[in-house]
Amino acid sequence: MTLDSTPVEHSGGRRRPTIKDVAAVAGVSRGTVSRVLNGGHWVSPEALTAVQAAIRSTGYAANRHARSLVTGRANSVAFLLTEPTQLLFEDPNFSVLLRGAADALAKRDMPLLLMVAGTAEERRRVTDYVTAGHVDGVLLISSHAEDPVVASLLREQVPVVACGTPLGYEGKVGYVAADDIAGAREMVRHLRDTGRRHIATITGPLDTPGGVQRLQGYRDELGADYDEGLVAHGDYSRLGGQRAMAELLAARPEIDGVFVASDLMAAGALATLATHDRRVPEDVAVGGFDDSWLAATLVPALTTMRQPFERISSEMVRVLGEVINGEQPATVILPTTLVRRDST
Amino acid sequence: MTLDSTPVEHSGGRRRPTIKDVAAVAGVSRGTVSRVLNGGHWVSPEALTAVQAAIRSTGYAANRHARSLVTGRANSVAFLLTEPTQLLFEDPNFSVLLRGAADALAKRDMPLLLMVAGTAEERRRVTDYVTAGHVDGVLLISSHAEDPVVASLLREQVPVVACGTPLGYEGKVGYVAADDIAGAREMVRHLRDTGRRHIATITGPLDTPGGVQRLQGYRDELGADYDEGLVAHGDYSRLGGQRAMAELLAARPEIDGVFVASDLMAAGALATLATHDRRVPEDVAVGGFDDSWLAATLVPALTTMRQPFERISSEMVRVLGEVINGEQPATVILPTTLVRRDST
DNA sequence: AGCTGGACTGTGCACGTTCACAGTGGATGT
DNA sequence: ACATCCACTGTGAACGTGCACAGTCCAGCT
Repeated sequence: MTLDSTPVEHSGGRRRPTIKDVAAVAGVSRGTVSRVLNGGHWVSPEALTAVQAAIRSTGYAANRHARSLVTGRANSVAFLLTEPTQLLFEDPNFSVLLRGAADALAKRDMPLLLMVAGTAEERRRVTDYVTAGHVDGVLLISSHAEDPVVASLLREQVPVVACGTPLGYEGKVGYVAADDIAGAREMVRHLRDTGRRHIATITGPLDTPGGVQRLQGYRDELGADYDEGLVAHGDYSRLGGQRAMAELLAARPEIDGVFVASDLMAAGALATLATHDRRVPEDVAVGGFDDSWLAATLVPALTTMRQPFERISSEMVRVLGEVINGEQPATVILPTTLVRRDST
Repeated sequence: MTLDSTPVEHSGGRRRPTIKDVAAVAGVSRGTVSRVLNGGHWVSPEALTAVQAAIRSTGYAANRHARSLVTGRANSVAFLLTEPTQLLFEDPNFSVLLRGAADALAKRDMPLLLMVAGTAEERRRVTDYVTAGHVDGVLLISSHAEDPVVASLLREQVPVVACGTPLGYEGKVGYVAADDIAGAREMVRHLRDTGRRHIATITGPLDTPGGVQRLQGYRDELGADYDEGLVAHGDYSRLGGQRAMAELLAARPEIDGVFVASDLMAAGALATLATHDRRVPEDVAVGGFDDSWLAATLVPALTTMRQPFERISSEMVRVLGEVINGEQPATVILPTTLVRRDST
């Protein structure tokens, strides 16, 4: 309730307490306070409690800028999106991944910086920012092959962990991914187990890991039965799934099962099947991939391969932490699980 | 594997160029370089070009930590989510808002820090971080009334701009919102114009601005025809819309129009209408609110009130900038527009 | 008693920047 | 001729930390 004419000071009006203030209150030196802050080793029990009390009474919070200046570490991480904007909006997986990463980082007391590098201008800005050392590392959401952003980051030796196999940079960059091949195989096996004989697939774009690897799993599982005519290509959008399904039905009306490489495309496929009066699952069984929240709300509810997105994001954060500490980038492949609902 | 004796140098191995290096190359002093960096006033043309050339040749990028340390400004902004996690996943609007905010901030060369304050633990962490001055301001996505986070931020005099009327804090906090009341009125008027006589509504939660204000618009427009029995309440989820529509149909089978306070709930309402064999729009006209990407993909495509999300986010950033500069928080109300599709 | 080493504490410097201030030199006014 | 002003430039002092180093105290050993 103080009404003074002094200039607007954010956050309480008074100067923020520094390590020096804490030291004065606790009756010790700055060095001791600093030691308490960073682990508390080589500090006497009395000094420790005195400092802790002083921190509470002063409401001290370390100035991260000063700390970063001297340590050379930003203590923050970028979440970098190099996808065209459309996908971020439509694809529910991004939100889940983002949320999971923010959570995992919060536990390490690190903020997450969201950066988007769609246009050339944005790419320049982002690489400038990142290579200037303002973040310690990058969580990369970039599925398209030969991404130029990856090249720049690699050149500048910025710690990077990708989500999904980084096509064109395998072995150069650590990544965390679901087991696309095994997952696709399991879904195809499941469709076969329900008696389907003419199983088609709608793939993702073939310059994305999910596109090539889920197709490979489909192919591997069918073996000699693989038939190129049963393969249609989508772009991970609902509309793309719709179109691909229409193509398949036109070319091969005998189809009685479809493995669709994403739930969103599966939603489109279901719409097409409905307008073509094919009952699901009676006439055609449909299997998706992702298990996004979408899957359960579709009619009929979609059978799909669950990707463990929460684990993916937390593993990405863990691996990135290792890379930042100078360890070799690891590769983590996580298992998918079949979630059976009403569409098969 | 803690820090070892050979510290790993990211980004090229060599020391990053400082303002001093630039000064040396340009043959001027640090002060002059600094002046060039901050606007270039009181700098001779020759010095200016020399410094610019030196910046390019050295690949200099200012160290934001050092700058923040001395200026006391973080040059970054938090995007704070206080909603339960479920909504972030389902509601496509969040992604759009987030993306828009990141874009608008990028133009000011400011990174966006994503923070989530769902649990008490997260709330504590976030308020600590923010009040420690590590961001200059907060873009607040918090629709529920009496949000405790808002109280803490206000107490600490942190610059805040909310999205939507901050119930319980009107007048204390600046905000940007779509004109919910006028939008609701227009939709109801539109339903009436198409000849509907028994127009129901499905509201959002009544502790959110969209919940109360869209209901108020509905009520205002109907005037004497307002009938409490035609009001059902949802929670902005698809399932909630589904349930509310079922209630309405059971209680008032004569309903021939519904104004649903969000597209996601409208999706649920459409599902219920389909299972009850009511044709849309022949038997019942359905109007939504938001115009998220969902609206166009529903069957039938949804008539809805478009919220200008891109403008909302960019206005939020603009107003927050003003508040940070010490100006009084402004209130911005943006118009909505009717997007007519197939459901009316 | 003197030496050694371990546990703890304090001090000064460095990090890279901005800002206030003190110059500098030339043009202009008296 | 001298003061004044203007346009520009350089310098030193912060900002708040962490870290290396030096110093103190005390116990245990020779």
